[in-house]
Amino acid sequence: MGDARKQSELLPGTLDLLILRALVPGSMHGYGIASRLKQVSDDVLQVGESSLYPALQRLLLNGWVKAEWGASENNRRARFYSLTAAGRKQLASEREEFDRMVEAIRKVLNMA
Amino acid sequence: MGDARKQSELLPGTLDLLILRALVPGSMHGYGIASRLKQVSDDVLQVGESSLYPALQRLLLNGWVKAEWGASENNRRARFYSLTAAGRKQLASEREEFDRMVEAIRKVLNMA
DNA sequence: CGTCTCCCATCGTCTATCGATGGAGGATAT
DNA sequence: ATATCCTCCATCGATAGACGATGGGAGACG
Repeated sequence: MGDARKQSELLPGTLDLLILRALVPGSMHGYGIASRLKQVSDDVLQVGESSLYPALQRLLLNGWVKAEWGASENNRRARFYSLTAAGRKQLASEREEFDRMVEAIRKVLNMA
Repeated sequence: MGDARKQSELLPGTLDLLILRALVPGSMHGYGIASRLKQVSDDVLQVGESSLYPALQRLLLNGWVKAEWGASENNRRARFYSLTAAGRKQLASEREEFDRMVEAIRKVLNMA
């Protein structure tokens, strides 16, 4: 009873931003990206694989990340994604836009 | 060319929150809500009528706002929306969830 | 060998935002 | 008085993004 409906583990529209940001320190495979986001956000951001991989395809298509096959730490086959120059630009742009939006929403939430 | 694509004037998933918050000071008609959001946010949040009215229907259906016909300041026919008790609860809940999300995203954006 | 975990990926559904469009009615000006 | 503008309501169709369910291959480990 009274369970707060949790329909989304994510703020829609921010997934690309999060993934791009996660790749800044270096290339990672998909599973690792999801784990990292969950860890850094203290379990708040839980990106399902069915959200993650479509997003990665999107990013690839737009030329914001590139991918190459390699072996994971545990010697398993994995696809490593990394930022392109365009990806870094996009990241900066999306970050600005996000800040702009959050700031605007804050103004509304705090208005008289 | 190279025009920064602006696909959304809003952070998806935050419109209900914004509308509910706008109604806290008192009842308003739809057009007024949109104007107020735009004004308070310094023109950042531009809610189109085709986003606004479906959202209001949603809120009505969920019992978070109620509506009654009246006359606007300029003596025009208008529908005034106002918060219900459930709406106030929902507002508090959505606000918490929003803060939680933004905080989590911040952690990611600022990580090593 | 059987099972677990890692890691990839797709399909179908659902929900939400948005562009386009339409209309009623008071206000304003010519 | 009538044309036109602005306010305010509302719906429809397209598009996009997140999610649940599902499936599979390939090391690791008992």
